[in-house]
Amino acid sequence: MARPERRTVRDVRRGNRAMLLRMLYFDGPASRNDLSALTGLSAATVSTMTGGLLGDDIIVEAGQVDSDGGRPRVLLRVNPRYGYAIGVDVSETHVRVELFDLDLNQLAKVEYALRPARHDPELVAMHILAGIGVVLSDAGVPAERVLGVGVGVPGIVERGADVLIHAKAFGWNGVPLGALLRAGTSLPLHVDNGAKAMGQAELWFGSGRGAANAVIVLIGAGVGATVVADGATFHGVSSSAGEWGHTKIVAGGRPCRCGGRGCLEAYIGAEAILDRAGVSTRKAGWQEELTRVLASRTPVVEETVGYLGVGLANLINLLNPERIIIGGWVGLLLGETLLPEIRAVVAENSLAQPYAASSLVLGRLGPDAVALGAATLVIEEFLNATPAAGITATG
Amino acid sequence: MARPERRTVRDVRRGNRAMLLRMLYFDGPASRNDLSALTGLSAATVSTMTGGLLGDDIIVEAGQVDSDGGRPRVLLRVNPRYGYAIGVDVSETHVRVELFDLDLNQLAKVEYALRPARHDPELVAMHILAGIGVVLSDAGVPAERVLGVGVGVPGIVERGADVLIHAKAFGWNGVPLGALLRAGTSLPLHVDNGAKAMGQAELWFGSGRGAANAVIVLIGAGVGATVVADGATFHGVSSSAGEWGHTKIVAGGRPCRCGGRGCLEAYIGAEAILDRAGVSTRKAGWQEELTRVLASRTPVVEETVGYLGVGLANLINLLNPERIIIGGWVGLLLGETLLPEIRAVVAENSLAQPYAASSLVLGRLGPDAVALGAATLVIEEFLNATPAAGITATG
DNA sequence: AGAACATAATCTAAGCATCGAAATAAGTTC
DNA sequence: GAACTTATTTCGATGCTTAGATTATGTTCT
Repeated sequence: MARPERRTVRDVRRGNRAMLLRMLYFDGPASRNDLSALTGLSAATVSTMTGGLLGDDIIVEAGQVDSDGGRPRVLLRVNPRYGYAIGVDVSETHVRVELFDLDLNQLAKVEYALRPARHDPELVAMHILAGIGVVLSDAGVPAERVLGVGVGVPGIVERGADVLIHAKAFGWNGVPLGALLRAGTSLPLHVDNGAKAMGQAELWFGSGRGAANAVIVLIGAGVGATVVADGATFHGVSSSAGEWGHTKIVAGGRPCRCGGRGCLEAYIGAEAILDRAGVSTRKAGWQEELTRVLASRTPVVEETVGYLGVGLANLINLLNPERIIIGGWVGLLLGETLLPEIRAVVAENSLAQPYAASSLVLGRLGPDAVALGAATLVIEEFLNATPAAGITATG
Repeated sequence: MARPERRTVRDVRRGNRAMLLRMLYFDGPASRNDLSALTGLSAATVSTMTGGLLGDDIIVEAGQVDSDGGRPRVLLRVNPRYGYAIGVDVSETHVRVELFDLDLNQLAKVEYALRPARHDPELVAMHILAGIGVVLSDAGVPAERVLGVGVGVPGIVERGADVLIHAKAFGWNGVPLGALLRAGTSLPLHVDNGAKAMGQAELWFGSGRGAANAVIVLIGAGVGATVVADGATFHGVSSSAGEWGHTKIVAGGRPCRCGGRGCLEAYIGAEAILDRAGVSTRKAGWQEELTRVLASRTPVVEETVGYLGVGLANLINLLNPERIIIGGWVGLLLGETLLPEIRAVVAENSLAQPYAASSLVLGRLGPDAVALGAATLVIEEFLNATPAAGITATG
């Protein structure tokens, strides 16, 4: 309850500056005048504030709009080269490191394959650190200009004094990835669950734009969700919120790799679908197999839609979001052809009012946006704490 | 995303004043000096601010602590008689109206029985309006001193231009209770779901104290949940969040009165338990019957614990709360004797990390705290917007 | 009882942020 | 080239928090 947050007059400036910056970042170029109208701040304040931001090189002028009889407005925008963000995608099969400018244009990229059984934390950390060096030298960006490194990992990310990672599929149980990386770089680190990172990307730039209450579900080999409440990603007390895949939709049902029974993931995860369709999951090529299964329209497909619909309906009933976004490669495959059927099942299994208030759409960023999502963690910090970012609690 | 909220220097004062008031309200009497230490505000600011609050009669002096060599501290506290709050509990069997002072001491109370089939919106509104008059005159409180009326109703409360209520059990479908009441009183109105209101009471004064991330589940005839995220009750986009009872835990399972199948409520709601135990639910005396069923330890009891545990585990996995509080008369009955068994099932069905981060406890306020909870809606508004409350969006 | 001491609360001048109004800049139109 | 329009900057006023000095109100020691 009581959250002692004293406000002093300087916080006002900080807050307003951050607000202006956010607005310029998300709502494209705008003139000082536009900003004044959008924020409600007086023209005078906007003027001095943008003066400061221009002086710090954080924003730049970006042409001007033609006038129809008056001084033309000068457009302002965030300087995409003010700083850079690195996004890292740690998955079961690879470590991918990507370098972005502030506009999140990809400037460089490097990928290291992980052999199925090799998931030493040290090896992963080495790949990440090496990757950081590679992308920076490839793009010719000096390390000092990097605002931070975002890392998206599978499993549960436990925030505390140290960042601990629990990923059953990796055999990781309390791996201090933060500490391992800090030993090799002094860049600010932001470690989070990959699904959550990607969810934020979808929220910022994909199908989630403008939604304050949304859920982004990610269906691949694993199944997770990003819950967005009042504009902010919801983390829970130990930042493991969003483990939608292991909520039970069939009490006492199919065994799941988590050890439980009847988990959603045990019905709609990639492996689960193939399993139920009688396809071996030993060999590679899941994606092709799954495509074939979906095209075949066996009863398994209809069942899968049924379980997915129930899972989504549960989210609608419990959280009353205005938008649900389906992502992940399995999710996108399912959605491409079966969205109407999914919607029908959701309608059937959710209450009328919250159903009517929600819309169900597919993600727009494709299934490989984890590194991009990880980079948004860095941008978020940048937008919140412009003046001399410094140390972050996350790293 | 972009939430244009300009801050001016006066907002600082408003915010700090509200913070001081919250602190005095929740953390009992405190001296100016304590407040300075707790909030981080300078002693000077605390002094001028409390001066204003004292002048407005919102806070009062409350004795002083003995000194051990120095000027003794004067304690300050919220003036319980500064204003009053009315809480209304609209349930399937009655309309109850209660009057509270700011400390939420009950000053007066009146109850109107509802006959099973009589749930005219007009009748309910009449009872509420009559009740307001009765409690005020009983306690001798003039209407001008009432800060507002909180109303807890079953079903879904849809906030918009008008407050619309959808309650299947009542046969209410889009009932504009707000408008009906506004026709009879000019007091500020706050209508919300009764379970959510009670959840807030439990959060403020019961087992939820101090928890920023919690879920309060209410199990009675219906089943609902209050989700608290970062200290604030979560409402969702059309304020119907929390319909936990109609999340599915057995895809394709038992039919539920909502028309769906496999809802949690169809297993652990009062009627569902009795039904499954083969007890008629036609007659009154559910509570006695249920007590007997629970004592009998039939397999139905164990099953019920199983379903409840799965439902709770789902909340833990998805939301990662630090505390889950079980309330409602059925919930309290179950918890009284079966809490260890419930905990065991929850442990079995939730992931290790989020389970370890959470605690499962019983509510402390008893099953009849809906009116109290409704009154907290009024207090909340009072604490947020001290200076001249005026019109509220809720009413 | 009175002086010395200790702590709480208030007062005062200074710094910082926003704001409205006036002034200035930079175009278009007649 | 003068008149007009609109954008941006400058300037003085207002209001808020703060640090430090001052005042208030106790206890304790002699």
